[in-house]
Amino acid sequence: MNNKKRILLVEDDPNFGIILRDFLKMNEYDVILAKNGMEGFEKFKKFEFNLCILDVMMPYKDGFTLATEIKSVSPDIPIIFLTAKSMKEDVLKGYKVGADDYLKKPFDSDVLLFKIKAILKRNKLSSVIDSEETEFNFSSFYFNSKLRHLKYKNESPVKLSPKENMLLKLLLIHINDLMPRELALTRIWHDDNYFTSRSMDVYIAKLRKQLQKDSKVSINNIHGEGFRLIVE
Amino acid sequence: MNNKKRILLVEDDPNFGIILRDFLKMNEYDVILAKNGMEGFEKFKKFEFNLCILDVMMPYKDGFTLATEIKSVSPDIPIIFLTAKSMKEDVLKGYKVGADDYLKKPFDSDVLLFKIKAILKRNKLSSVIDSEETEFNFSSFYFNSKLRHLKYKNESPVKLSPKENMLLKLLLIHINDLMPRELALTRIWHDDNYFTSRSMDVYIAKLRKQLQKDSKVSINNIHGEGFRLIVE
DNA sequence: TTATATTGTTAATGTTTTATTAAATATCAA
DNA sequence: TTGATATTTAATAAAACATTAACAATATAA
Repeated sequence: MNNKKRILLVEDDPNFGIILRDFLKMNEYDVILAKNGMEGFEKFKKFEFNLCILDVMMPYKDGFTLATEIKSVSPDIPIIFLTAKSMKEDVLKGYKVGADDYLKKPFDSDVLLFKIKAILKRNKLSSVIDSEETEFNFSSFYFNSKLRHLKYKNESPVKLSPKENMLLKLLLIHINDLMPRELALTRIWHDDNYFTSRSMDVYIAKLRKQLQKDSKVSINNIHGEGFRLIVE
Repeated sequence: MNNKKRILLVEDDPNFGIILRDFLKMNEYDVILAKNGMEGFEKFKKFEFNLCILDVMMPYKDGFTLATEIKSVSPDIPIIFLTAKSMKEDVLKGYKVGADDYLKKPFDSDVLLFKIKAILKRNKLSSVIDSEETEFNFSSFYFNSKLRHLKYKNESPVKLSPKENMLLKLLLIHINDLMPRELALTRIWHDDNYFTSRSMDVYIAKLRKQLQKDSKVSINNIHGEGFRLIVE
């Protein structure tokens, strides 16, 4: 599974933040570092993350406030707090806003790695039973995004690759409406540059090839904006 | 309806053990106290528990050894370790034997309560996919996971090894649906790395060899996701 | 209109994941 | 202990996937 797990790290001490970010990157995580609560929340909304590591003590917006905001958007995202003082109040407050764990600074980096692994593992498993829209019917197609199957009428289902699958799902979520290019790039490719954009175009072509079985279905480009999956 | 959660508490210091037991009882938990590893394991096998709280440092049998035994019987039961020293080795060892959390003595009792609550809440989810189902009929096969027998039509049953058996059972629980690779790795191998993953592939091959007797049955791979036992 | 940026499509290239068999270890009961 | 059984590791091949390159077509702005 090549999909690196994505971590949002919010830490106001730049020295420590960069060290920690690089350490996590060395351990095969994709890390986005934000240097305060404001920036942290912006980045959280822009990209998709599997885990947040938040410093508790930060100017303007502390880690708990940020956690509350984050949980209001994504209630199930796991959060680890970094706390300088291990005061009881802090720990309890952390659990109250939905912390999955907390770590007292200074902490051992291997312990952090284990905690991250344990938490991500748990989350992956519980997501198995999470109900998420996974089946779609449109025109003469039946699409199952969990099995990555696209079925046309009575033909045997065509297997979609993970990227094809995610892209089709995003298009379907926005059916007959604009699916912004940037949305797919940040959600699926977690990056937005010339090459990922070209890659996306390749996948659009692949999907078109599948969908042309049904003349009522098409993917239109909206120049400079994105794509639109049209179903008559 | 008595739906109190049941906790196994293993603590060799009788004073502390009794205090802690009573504190937990006051907070609406059913607690069984054992005063050493031996007794702890006996009681664990005898009753059913939702959570174990184990002292690490105990004579004869330490908490880690006990945890390993317990996990070999019930791989999914959550465990909290109580450790006097918060040494790195201890913490890491704890996570390796599958700890859900650890607490450094002396600890704040409210923090313990929060941890218990958080862990039980998590586990409620994953228990949904547990199954006591022991007999399965699919296509022309009869499978008994308790006896580890797989029978095709009137042929005499084939004996399955423990791993083959668990893997087939997991596949059957998810029949015609995705059985995530990671699910099998964490539930059967309790670890998720390159080698356990290769090992799992070997077992998939073994099961395929058995199941190919029936052309209506097959195990399909969903690249990067897992496997699917398909029965027409 | 013409230059520029964006999109469409196919093919090649490189990487990761899976399949399968065999050999090496480990485990367990006699 | 040994011998049978079970599991892991190794080795290699095949497959699935993603990215990049190359070139064509199209849209937009100046």
